[in-house]
Amino acid sequence: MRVFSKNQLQRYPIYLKFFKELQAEGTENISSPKIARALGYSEEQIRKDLQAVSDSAGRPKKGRSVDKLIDNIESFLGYRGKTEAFLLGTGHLGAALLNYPGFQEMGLSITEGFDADIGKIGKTVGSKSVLDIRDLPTEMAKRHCRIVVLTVPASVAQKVADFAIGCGALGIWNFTPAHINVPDGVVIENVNLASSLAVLNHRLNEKMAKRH
Amino acid sequence: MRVFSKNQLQRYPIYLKFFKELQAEGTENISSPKIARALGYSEEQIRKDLQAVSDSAGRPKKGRSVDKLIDNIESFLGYRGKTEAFLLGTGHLGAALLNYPGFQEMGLSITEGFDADIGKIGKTVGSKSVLDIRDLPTEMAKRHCRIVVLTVPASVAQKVADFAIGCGALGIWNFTPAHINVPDGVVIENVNLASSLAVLNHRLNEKMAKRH
DNA sequence: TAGATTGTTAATCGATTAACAATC
DNA sequence: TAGATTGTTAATCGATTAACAATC
Repeated sequence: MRVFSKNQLQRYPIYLKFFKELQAEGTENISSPKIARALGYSEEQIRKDLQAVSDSAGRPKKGRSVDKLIDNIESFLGYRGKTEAFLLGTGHLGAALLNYPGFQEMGLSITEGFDADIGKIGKTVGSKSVLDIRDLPTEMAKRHCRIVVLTVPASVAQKVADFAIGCGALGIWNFTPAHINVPDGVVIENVNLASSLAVLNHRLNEKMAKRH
Repeated sequence: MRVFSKNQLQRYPIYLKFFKELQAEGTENISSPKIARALGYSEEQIRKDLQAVSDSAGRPKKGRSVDKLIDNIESFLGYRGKTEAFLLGTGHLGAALLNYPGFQEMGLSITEGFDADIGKIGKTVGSKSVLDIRDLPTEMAKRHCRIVVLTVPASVAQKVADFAIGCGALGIWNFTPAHINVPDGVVIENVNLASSLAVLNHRLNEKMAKRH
């Protein structure tokens, strides 16, 4: 099977968003040079990316069908299916994610929040109920949930992750700044704000230095 | 000057976090093979990364001084300075970021929120006041603010980004799912949840496929 | 037809990994 | 001393870019 690099995988949702805008405007076909201009990638890269997930060929002079592209990318990304996830840690960030409507159209449905704070358990956040973290084993068994969204304090992140893995979690979407070690067979994806800020800051400082 | 790749830059905050944990435990020296085992990188890569930001050499058999490493990385990442930023869009995610205390120790201080919603203007979120987005030009001029955190709805993201750039913003930390075009001289860093989820989902599906 | 765009194959580029002498 | 670890130089690997014939 073809392997997809992390960078490449990250580009597909960006293509998809752009194609949906085109669709909304009524554009029927789109060529790679045009995509390249709009998104700032090279046209060769775009061709390779789209070929990798397309079930049909592009047409010289016309490009590719926007509808088909959307179809293909949505299927590839799994937006057509429905994956359930639990969110662990209903602090500010956790609550924001529970309130975020965008996950639905990505095929991800965060069905429940979990917390250790007695003051939060039983409440509702973003129309999702907050359960006791101690109920995680039974809830994970009941639902067919493979993914947990980790928004607990960094100090307990590894411990909670281990607990979730023990309950059967196979994918961990880690929003904490903690580095999490996971066993083979478990996938971890980090949304690390410190890392992101490091890139922004450094690029900014480069520009400033160049200016003087 | 040495160039730092995006991947490399993203690793430094992860090193830093690990070294601070070591420091808290009282560990004085750390070697790259040990870091490699803890964080899952190769030891050669770690040596290169640390050499690139260190002002002193490591010592065979001992490794490097944890204190010095923390010093060097914090200086490199700009955690010792103080950068001001404005946050645009005080919805759920924006509010979560205004409430997040971690940015302070990264040298970033989000001093104000801005919104177009009359119901939010004048309120306080995370002890930061929410101002009218129309006051952005005067506020940006008053403060020496180069960075804006973009947490507005995707539908207005490009428009608000353009507006902020017009007010003098040089760095945009984009938390919206929108693709933002910026002119030369402006740096954009995207925190794209859809991209992150795409990676998680795909890696997860790979594992599942391998299992059967 | 002419020419824009495709898909494929080869070249380049850059990052990671391997090898190894130097050294505390 | 012996050996773990360093820093450097070379090899490998993979992704991006370039080149170009095929084609609608």
